[in-house]
Amino acid sequence: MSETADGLLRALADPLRARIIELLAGEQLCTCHLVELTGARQTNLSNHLRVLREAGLVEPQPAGRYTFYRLRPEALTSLADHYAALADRARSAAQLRRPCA
Amino acid sequence: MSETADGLLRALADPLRARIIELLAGEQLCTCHLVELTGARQTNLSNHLRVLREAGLVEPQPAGRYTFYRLRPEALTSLADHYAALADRARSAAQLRRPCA
DNA sequence: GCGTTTAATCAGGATGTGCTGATGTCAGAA
DNA sequence: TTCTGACATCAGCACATCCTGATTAAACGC
Repeated sequence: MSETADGLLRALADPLRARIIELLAGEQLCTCHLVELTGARQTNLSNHLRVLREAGLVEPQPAGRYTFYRLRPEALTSLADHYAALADRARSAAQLRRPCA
Repeated sequence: MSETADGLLRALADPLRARIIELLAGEQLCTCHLVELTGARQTNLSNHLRVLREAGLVEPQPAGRYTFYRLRPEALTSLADHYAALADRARSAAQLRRPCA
């Protein structure tokens, strides 16, 4: 798998981070919004946002003393494309079976 | 996120399991093939295959004393669809920003 | 200036996950 | 039946990940 897709997967494979992504898919939100929407502590959220940031899934948008986060749809699209292509490949090769020695 | 997509993600978010999925996208393979293709121990592979099985990503196909595994493309497709839809939603709502109190 | 608020970073403890060797089970060959 | 090979399961250890409280930095209002 492409190492970028691997990073995206790791970042998304956490319940709280997945929830953050879903929330950000509807609108841009600042950390204080996410605190009240998820019920998680500010420190915890900040850690998860860093993971999402480093994976390229979200982008911070500083606004005064607030920091809004926006979702990067390209990241999700590349992930979707990758697995759609893999599924196609699997469908073509469904019957193939390597013989056992 | 749908809890099924969450399970798929967790299962895929491991380097060795991702590699197994890629290999199985090309052809059906038995455990002994996967052992030599990945270099992992049989015990280790069996554990990972169980995770993939429980997530609905692969399906065992017993053949005598061998066990072939086949990839279930529907699982990958549902994942791809989920994130493609989320990306679309994010693109539509890209400008929205919830005001801070 | 000073105090408050937002949010990032750090160090710790708890929990989860992956890898291992040993063991159990089942199918086929001798 | 007995033996061998393929595969699953189990218990233990090592490591990674998540959550937390405390601290720090920066932006705003007074």
